[in-house]
Amino acid sequence: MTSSANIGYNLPGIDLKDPSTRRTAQLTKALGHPVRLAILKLLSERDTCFCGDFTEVLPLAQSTVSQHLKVLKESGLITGTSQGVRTCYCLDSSGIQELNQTLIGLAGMFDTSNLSDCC
Amino acid sequence: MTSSANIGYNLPGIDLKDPSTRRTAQLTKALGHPVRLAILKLLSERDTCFCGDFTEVLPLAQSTVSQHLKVLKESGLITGTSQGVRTCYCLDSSGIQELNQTLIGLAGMFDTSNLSDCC
DNA sequence: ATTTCTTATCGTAAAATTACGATAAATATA
DNA sequence: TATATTTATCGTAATTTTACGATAAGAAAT
Repeated sequence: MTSSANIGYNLPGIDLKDPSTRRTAQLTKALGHPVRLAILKLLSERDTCFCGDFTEVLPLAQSTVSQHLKVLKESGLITGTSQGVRTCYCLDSSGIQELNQTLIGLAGMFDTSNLSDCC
Repeated sequence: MTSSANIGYNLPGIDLKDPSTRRTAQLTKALGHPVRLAILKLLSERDTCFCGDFTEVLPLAQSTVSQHLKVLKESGLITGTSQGVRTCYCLDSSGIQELNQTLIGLAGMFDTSNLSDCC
């Protein structure tokens, strides 16, 4: 009911520069590729970091995987920590929490109960 | 057979060709732009279709808005129905339901309780 | 029939994404 | 020290996305 409940677009005029909107777009965009979804799923299925070789799991060049990892890192969803000659990748708990809240918020935004399908 | 020979498409939980993974990527990718989030937000805030002029609400050219609407339509999230000289846009209830389930599923995928932040 | 209004599509350009191989940097090991 | 291993980064090419103006298609009004 408060203005914080609906994330900021009230007619007339929509603020495309709203940081929370841009952040939501960044997070969902990061999810918007099968390879990145696969990486996140792999990490989520483990109870510890993944310090193995992603190229043994994904049919892509090492540099390509590294680019996708970079996208996920820059969006705050994973961390990469050097462990000797390897790098261990984990889900970033704070970023994942933010993502979860964002996803729940988006799901709640579309209240199917009042979808009238009027047209 | 080496581990890399059978890798890529049929490891447990990771199948880049999996239609549901591709669908999830398509849906989240559709959300991954501030303008499209704004359009969806605008539609979700109404209990009826929007038959007005999007260019009065969005600081973009008409053709650009039309392109974003096309992306949302092709992803199954909205419908556009001709009403005389205008087109009325609604959330697509089945697509939105699918989206909501997908978002909830993604949020549930990342169980924060076992994020150990080990690295 | 003609004009007006709305919106999709076309054509185009700039920017971003995706993918790869090659290379460099960092670390472990011989 | 020298060598091997791992991963980020560079350079590049192909594709996609994003945005705009111009135009076409369709419907309503004159």
